[in-house]
Amino acid sequence: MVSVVVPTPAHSSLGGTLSYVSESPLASGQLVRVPLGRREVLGVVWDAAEAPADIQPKPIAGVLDGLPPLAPGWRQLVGFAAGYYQRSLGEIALAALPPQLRALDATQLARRLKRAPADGASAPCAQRPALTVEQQAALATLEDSAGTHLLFGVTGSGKTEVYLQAVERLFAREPQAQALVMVPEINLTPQLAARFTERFGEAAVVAMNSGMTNPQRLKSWMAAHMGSARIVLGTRMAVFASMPQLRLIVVDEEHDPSYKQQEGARYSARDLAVWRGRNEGAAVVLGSATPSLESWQAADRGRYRRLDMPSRVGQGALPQVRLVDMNLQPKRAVLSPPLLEAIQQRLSRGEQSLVFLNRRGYAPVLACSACDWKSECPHCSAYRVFHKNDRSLRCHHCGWSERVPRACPECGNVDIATVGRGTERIEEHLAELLAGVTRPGGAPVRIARMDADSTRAKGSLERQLADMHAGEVDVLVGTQMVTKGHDFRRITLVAALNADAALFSSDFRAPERLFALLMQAAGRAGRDAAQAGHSEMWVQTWHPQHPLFGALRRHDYPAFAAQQLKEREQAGMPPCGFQALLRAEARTQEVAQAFLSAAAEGAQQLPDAGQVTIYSAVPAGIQRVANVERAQLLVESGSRLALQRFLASWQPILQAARSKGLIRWAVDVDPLVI
DNA sequence: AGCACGCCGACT
DNA sequence: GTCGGCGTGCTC
Repeated sequence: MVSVVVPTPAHSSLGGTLSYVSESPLASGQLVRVPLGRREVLGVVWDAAEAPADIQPKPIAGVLDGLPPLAPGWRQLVGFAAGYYQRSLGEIALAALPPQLRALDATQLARRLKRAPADGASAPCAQRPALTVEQQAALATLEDSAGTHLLFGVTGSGKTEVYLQAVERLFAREPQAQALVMVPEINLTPQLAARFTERFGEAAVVAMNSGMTNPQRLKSWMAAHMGSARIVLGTRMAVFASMPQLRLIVVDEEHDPSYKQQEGARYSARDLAVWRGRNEGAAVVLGSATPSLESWQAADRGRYRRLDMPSRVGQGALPQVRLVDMNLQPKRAVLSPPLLEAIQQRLSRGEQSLVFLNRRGYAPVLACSACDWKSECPHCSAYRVFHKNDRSLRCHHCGWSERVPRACPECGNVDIATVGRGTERIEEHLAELLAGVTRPGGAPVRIARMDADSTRAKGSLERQLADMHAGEVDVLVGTQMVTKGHDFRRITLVAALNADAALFSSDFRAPERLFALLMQAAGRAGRDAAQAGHSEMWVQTWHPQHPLFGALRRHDYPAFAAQQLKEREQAGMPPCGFQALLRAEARTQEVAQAFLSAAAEGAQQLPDAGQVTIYSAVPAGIQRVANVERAQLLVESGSRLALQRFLASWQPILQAARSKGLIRWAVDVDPLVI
């Protein structure tokens, strides 16, 4: 008799393992096929177990015996993640396996195994750049200390080279070792993969991200599982990769919110990476120029070791930060005269500028001047965004799209106008302002836009990046997409247009995100040492005296973090307190809130209720999406352990509180968006 | 989650 | 008369 983990949903009564009969003894971690209801599913043998008295166990249907069992470390990671994030074992375990493994029969598997590539250990010897003193120091510390490290390095300080050489030194010490390297976004994988394959060879590196096809995912997974892939490079899902010889985990841009899964099992891949590293004795490197306050505090308290790299490689200085006080600019100016002047200066020198603004589309709202009609989405509590290039009104939450009406749908007034501006409109506006300006050679100035809309078509992101690198673009307008990772050599000016919203947001993490975003954007400028001296980061703001900008101007993340941590401590907010959010979706707001209230009511009798604060049910930030009403309830505690115990004991009450009209509910542990 | 069973409206 | 809508219930 064995207990098997099967793909059961989070909140059914089958949260744990199921018992099956097996003729031959099976090792923990073996992959098996088992009957479940009327279908046959893939499962993972967990341990030897007795079946409950009232159950007649069925026999195992098949064993994928060509595959080595999943290692104890992997099973422990899955077990921890399921417990910590309040999900079923099966959901986590099966989501961590490639989907095609389910479809594979014995002969196909055998063929795959035979075809498995040879060991990719022999690396081609690419030349390595000379290391800075700071890089050498970081590598030396990494080499002789295990545990978690926070690599605090400004953009351009050469963090990637540290990752590469840390892996190299590891492989030199341990010929069988494997390394896991994570990046926040799929867009950033190709360029990092290029650097790793150049250094370690094609066969040594595999990718893992959601953009891959099922056969590709299976191939990568197998290579990592069999140990032939020495390096796994991927997005958050890669934290669950089966890597029997894992010795080093790198989490690049560890502060990035993308590491937190925002649907289904809401895990933080960064936090799981730290747990996994500790559990399996692998060193962990968290890299960032603006670490999360969680990691910064952990380093302050000595739980992580901090490795500082404050200088840019070469002579490159960080760009000078210029604040434009919008109170002193002409009324309704979108691009202030001094900023426009600065951009024109770049143009005359043949340098590139980058203008960023976190709003795609032409204008966020369309409104009638005669009545109070606005372009609300019929299915969401949000405005539809006006996209000029295809004359559509599109909801960015549910996707609902319509042609722009000629006249106001309410009163027939033809005078309907855009309110606010997005990237499309800024691009158009810049084109007007710079219409008479030419490049040094006399050719007209070229303005381009890069956002989720302009890069939707396959290959267009790559094409746009290539144009940018080739110097064909003079001014690039984009969303935060343009601020991440790209190494544009000829940018000497970066401008942020709408920074202010985050300063007074009700989201206590908004300043942290804004600071990281602006620092990251600033890092795009002056990457070429020859031009770094006159590179600038421009911020247009109505609140130039805000302390956040003071710290930004000095590039002083530590001061900013200290100030933020003080505020968090006073308010008992993370990382000085712990949170979980119970989210509910229902046909009506009343049903969603009634579920949450019943859950809160039932929680009062739990033993740990005294150690947590349970708030009232409130509508979610965006109350309605695609005609589904959303509500949430916050739970806080000063103790992570107490919160964990509370959440675990809350589950049966949550199951029982389900009611008619409730579509789904989920617990979000350590939520990023409240 | 699947996949069944089960009971009420518009179609070949 | 059936096809199919999704409500409810079960899976070792």
